[in-house]
Amino acid sequence: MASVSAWRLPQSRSDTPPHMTKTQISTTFEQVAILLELDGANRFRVIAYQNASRALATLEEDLLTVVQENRITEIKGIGKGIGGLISEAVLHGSWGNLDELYAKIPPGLIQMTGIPSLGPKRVRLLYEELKIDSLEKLKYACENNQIASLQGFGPKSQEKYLEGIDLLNRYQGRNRLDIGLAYGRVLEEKISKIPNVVKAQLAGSARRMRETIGDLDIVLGAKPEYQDGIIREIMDFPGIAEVKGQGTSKISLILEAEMLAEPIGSSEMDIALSESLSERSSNATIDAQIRIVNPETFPFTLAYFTGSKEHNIRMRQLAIDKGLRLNEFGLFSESEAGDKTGMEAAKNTLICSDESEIYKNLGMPWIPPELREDMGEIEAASEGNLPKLIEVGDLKGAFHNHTTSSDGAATLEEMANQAINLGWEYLGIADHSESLNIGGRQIGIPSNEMINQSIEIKKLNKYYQNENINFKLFHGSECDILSDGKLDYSLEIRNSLSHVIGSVHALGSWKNRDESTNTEFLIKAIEDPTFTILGHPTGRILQGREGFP
DNA sequence: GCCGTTTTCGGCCCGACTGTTTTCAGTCG
Ligand SMILES: Nc1nc2c(ncn2[C@H]2C[C@H](O)[C@@H](COP(=O)(O)OP(=O)(O)OP(=O)(O)O)O2)c(=O)[nH]1
Ligand SMILES: [Mg+2]
Ligand SMILES: [Zn+2]
Repeated sequence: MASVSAWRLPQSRSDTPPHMTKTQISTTFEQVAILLELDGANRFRVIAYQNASRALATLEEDLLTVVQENRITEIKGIGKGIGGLISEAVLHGSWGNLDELYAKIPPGLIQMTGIPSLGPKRVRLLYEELKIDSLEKLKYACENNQIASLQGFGPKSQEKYLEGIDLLNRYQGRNRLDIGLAYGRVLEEKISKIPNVVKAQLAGSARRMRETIGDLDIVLGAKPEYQDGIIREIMDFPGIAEVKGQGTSKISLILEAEMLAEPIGSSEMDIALSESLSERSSNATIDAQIRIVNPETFPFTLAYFTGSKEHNIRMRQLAIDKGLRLNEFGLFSESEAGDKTGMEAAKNTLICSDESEIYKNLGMPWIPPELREDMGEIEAASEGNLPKLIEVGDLKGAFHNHTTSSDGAATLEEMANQAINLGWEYLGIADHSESLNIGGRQIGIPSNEMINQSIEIKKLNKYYQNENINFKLFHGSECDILSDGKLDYSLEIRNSLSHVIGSVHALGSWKNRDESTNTEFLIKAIEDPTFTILGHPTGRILQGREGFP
């Protein structure tokens, strides 16, 4: 759920246009969509703001230029109304009537929609009828039996909200990809092992390899006669914190993360990953959706459950344009299906034995899950212009690696050996530089110790050469970009290195400057002749901290 | 609120599960 602390309209930080950035306007429209929903607005109007938010986020052109040249409504999904808002925000830094909407909806209502099965319609009712505008007030009302008697509510919903508030407090947010994947693979394997399961596969954002994973989505293929039994076996799993829903083809669970914390098989787990897993509260939960279908429809359901939602919508629209219809059961003729829906409609589906045949029937090659975000991949695939993605096997080495000389977990030699084991041809060492300290504790390598690392690397390189090992270490540094855009270390040291990765670490002054000032300082660093690579350019730490403007 | 080459009105992806429900809205995926 979006953080409520930043729930306000952005203010201009500049005297001249552009007064707002693409990101600021995009984020605002996302919030407006949520507020409109709580305000009971037409749902397609809500979607219009979501679409506009996406359109801005994916716009490559300079927004001010587009506005000044009166081309804003040429962007698909942006018309007169929203286009007017964008122009006003960019040119004047103001937001039309949106401030009224923000004033009208208490932020507590947004938090309330975080409770499972409590959505905008009912939150609005609770607010209008009982003046409930916070989780605390909702809890009090539930405990005092004030909800059940309300028109549109009942004893079950009141009960659910109370449980939901507890679950919300335990909810630790989305999982970073590595953690989510580890959990997901354990669940996938547990389900695969149930007798008569033909196939179980992790789908959703985990299969698309997104940076963070909201929940675990699993497609399960099994013959109809076994499905009930399989569902019962899953419901008997230990560690189910809550059953959000259980039907004949879909179950929604909240799982104790502990249930999935066991590493898979005997393969040794990444040290950092196992640390991350144990760092998470033992109290943590993770949601799981399991979709159960007949083995023949597996490819369609896998494609559907892999998403993204936006990609699915485009795929379905594309099918309609071709006189077909697509759902999670098949791809079939619109006219033949008529009024039928769901599995009935898909009775005479085109036979597709895997995902690539679905895409083929829609005039495209198979699209890798990593690209399925409606970010241009449908157009690229239709025109035969899909990029060839870089695979793990394509990697020959990496330049940004730390060792125990700064804050790494492994020594230089351990790092090198592991790289050789991976079949890499080189490894660039780039430990933190001198000025990096955390609360006074020295992290980076002091200037006078850089020579030691240099000697050790030369020694190892000589050894690889003598032993005819096709591997080389490069001695670099992850050099701090200081607040004035200068690079850490003396010019002499930097000149002696094979590569200098410039990174901003002490965010302090960067946070309080605007985008263009920060960019100027970054450019200054980049223009230094010793500079090679810009490290983590946004300063963001996933689920840790925001980046700088 | 946006969109359109059968369009300026009437669609906008489509389905599972629940219980607020007795024929369907809300929520979620
Ligand atoms: N056609 C269609 N498919 C949807 C819709 N919502 C979700 N899906 C499909 C695509 C999603 O990737 C998949 C799983 O839903 P999730 O809500 O878990 O989304 P996803 O896993 O992509 O992201 P997450 O990290 O879990 O937030 O279900 C929808 O509104 N329409
Ligand atoms: Mg998901
Ligand atoms: Zn760094």
